[in-house]
Amino acid sequence: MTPGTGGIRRARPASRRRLAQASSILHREFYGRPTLMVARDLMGARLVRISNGRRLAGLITETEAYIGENDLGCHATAGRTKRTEVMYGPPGHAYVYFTYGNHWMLNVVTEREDFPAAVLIRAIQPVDGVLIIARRRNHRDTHGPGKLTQALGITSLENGVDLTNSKSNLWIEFGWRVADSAVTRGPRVGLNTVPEPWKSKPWRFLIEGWSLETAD
DNA sequence: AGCACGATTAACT
DNA sequence: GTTAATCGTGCTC
Repeated sequence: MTPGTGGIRRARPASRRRLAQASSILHREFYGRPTLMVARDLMGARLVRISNGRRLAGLITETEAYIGENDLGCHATAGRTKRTEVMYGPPGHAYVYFTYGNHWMLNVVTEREDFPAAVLIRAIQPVDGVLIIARRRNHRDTHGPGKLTQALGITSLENGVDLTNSKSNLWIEFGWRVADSAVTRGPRVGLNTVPEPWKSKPWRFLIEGWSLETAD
């Protein structure tokens, strides 16, 4: 902006520090635990995305656990491939994959290195940048794994990024503590051709009162 | 090199 | 309730 033009002053980009409440970013130790525990504890956590210098965030309201090569619903049942490689890496990284020819899915890698497991983030409730999110979603909701990635602008570019610091423009912070009485469990969604017992494992978690339109 | 399918969504009837 | 959209991945040939 040249002086004296009387133009509109563009807001100074917010500092990284302001965008990230640094102390509240979930550490690698949070992710390096049993996957079901991580999936449960992500209820109410804040998923944060920096997009064009703007902070977008939503409270996580629904997750699913995918645990190891023996879990026939988990991509890692195919073994260590180019696609599943991230799941074999250290916890706290993003595993992003594409499905149905249209949609990106965001997972967080859990457990110890070399044990392939992850938690699929299935729904968020927007809390920061809600106008931007609403516009990206054409004013439709963000309850659905493909919907929230669209809302936050998450694609294969985010596959493998470290979620435990603010450098990647994608991370998760402590959010609301959700009581056990408010957490519902059920079978995972969309595993139509997956055999039992994996198909019916109650490894889906959701906050009661949210995402109910997709509850079983 | 070709093929079947999918951790889904939106727009239909 | 039904279905098209749309393409990366892993498997088969």
